[in-house]
Amino acid sequence: MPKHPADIDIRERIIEETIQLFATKGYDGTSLQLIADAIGIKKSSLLYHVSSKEELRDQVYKNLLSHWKNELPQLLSTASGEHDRFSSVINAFVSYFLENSNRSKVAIREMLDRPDEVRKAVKEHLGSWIKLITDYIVLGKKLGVVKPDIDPDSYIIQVIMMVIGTVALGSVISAMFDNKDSRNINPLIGELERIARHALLVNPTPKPQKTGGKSS
Amino acid sequence: MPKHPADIDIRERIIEETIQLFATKGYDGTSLQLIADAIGIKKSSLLYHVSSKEELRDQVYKNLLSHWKNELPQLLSTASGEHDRFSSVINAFVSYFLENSNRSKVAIREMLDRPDEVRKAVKEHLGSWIKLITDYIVLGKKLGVVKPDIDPDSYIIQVIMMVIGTVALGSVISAMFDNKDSRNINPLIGELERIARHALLVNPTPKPQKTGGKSS
DNA sequence: CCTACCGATCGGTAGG
DNA sequence: CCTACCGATCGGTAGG
Repeated sequence: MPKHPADIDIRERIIEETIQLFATKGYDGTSLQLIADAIGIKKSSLLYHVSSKEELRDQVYKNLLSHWKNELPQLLSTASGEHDRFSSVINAFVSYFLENSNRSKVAIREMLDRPDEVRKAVKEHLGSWIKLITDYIVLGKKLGVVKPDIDPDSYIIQVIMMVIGTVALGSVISAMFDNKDSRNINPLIGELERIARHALLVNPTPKPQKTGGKSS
Repeated sequence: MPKHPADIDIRERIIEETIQLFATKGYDGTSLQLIADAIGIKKSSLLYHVSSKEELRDQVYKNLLSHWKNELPQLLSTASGEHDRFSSVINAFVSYFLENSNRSKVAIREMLDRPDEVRKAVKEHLGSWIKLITDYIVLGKKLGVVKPDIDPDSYIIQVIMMVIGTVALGSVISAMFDNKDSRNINPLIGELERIARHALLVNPTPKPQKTGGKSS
């Protein structure tokens, strides 16, 4: 028997509110009562849909992981030109998390709360497509456009670290510089891209107007 | 009246066990009962020393912040040569967090749980000495040893992001590459240093054997 | 989706 | 540092 539209709707609402609350208050800091209140139903009604808090958590993370698995491989192929392939991959990656900062927050929280479970899930679901990037970097190394002393695997991890760190914690940590209006993480994103580019490419700042440059 | 040695001892034990538990389970996931059990006393006895869970948290973070304020300025002056000044600052910074991964874990957890409070504390206590690094980078820029397109503030934040991220989450996120034995974050540290160097310096890999190099 | 309820645990207090 | 206890809230169930 297919689900009623209302059933799908309420399940989506539950997941949505739960992600929001898990991101800001964490799993242990979020009671079922709090989630029920955010939706506007009674706690016992919430438990009719999810059966337990643990199952709710599982569904939240399954939802998030499926986003990764569906969107990320596709955005990785959104790469355009030769030099811009790098920029577009980074930008797409950043955009994905920037779109909703809850994604990186819950990811970090989960890594801290349940490292073993996340390790397993990450290995199982994300290992294969990230291999593609590694191979691409290794290829660039052989072609001489990528710096020879790079460690591709570690490089990718460090870039991921900067991305999720910036989106989740950037507005807090950038408060160290009181002169700027904090909360605006745009400068951080720009510098992150610059760092990633300079650490990867032999010629990080190409000058197209130089003689012999490919004009097309 | 001065504190008894036993008083100091028990307070240190309380802080120590609490940091450990806050790091692995978070504030909301750590009950006073759990802390008391770890120390080996009753919960009410714990409450004789700390009066409330909130006060316990404040003391834990005050303890951690004082470590920062005392050790970091001193390790920043541990810089040695001209080119190695960079490496030694980075290394000292990494070592500080690597020494006890709980430090970066609780830092990240606190940033997620109470962003406003951390923003205030960070601005108040860490803003001044981090200014020193910024100035140093700006100077290097004028001297032409630092890349001209760098954003010093954002650069420092991104390096911090990589450091605390690597120490706190590195063993989890590096599980994406199943070929390597995870948990060993040494390659991550090495690559982090390389990234930071290449993104900062005009000449990231000096060749001392070249003519005219300072041999001493 | 609700009312009514459960035992367990929460942070915290009284009193010694 | 302990025993004994408190009201409030936790995740979850019964029954409709």
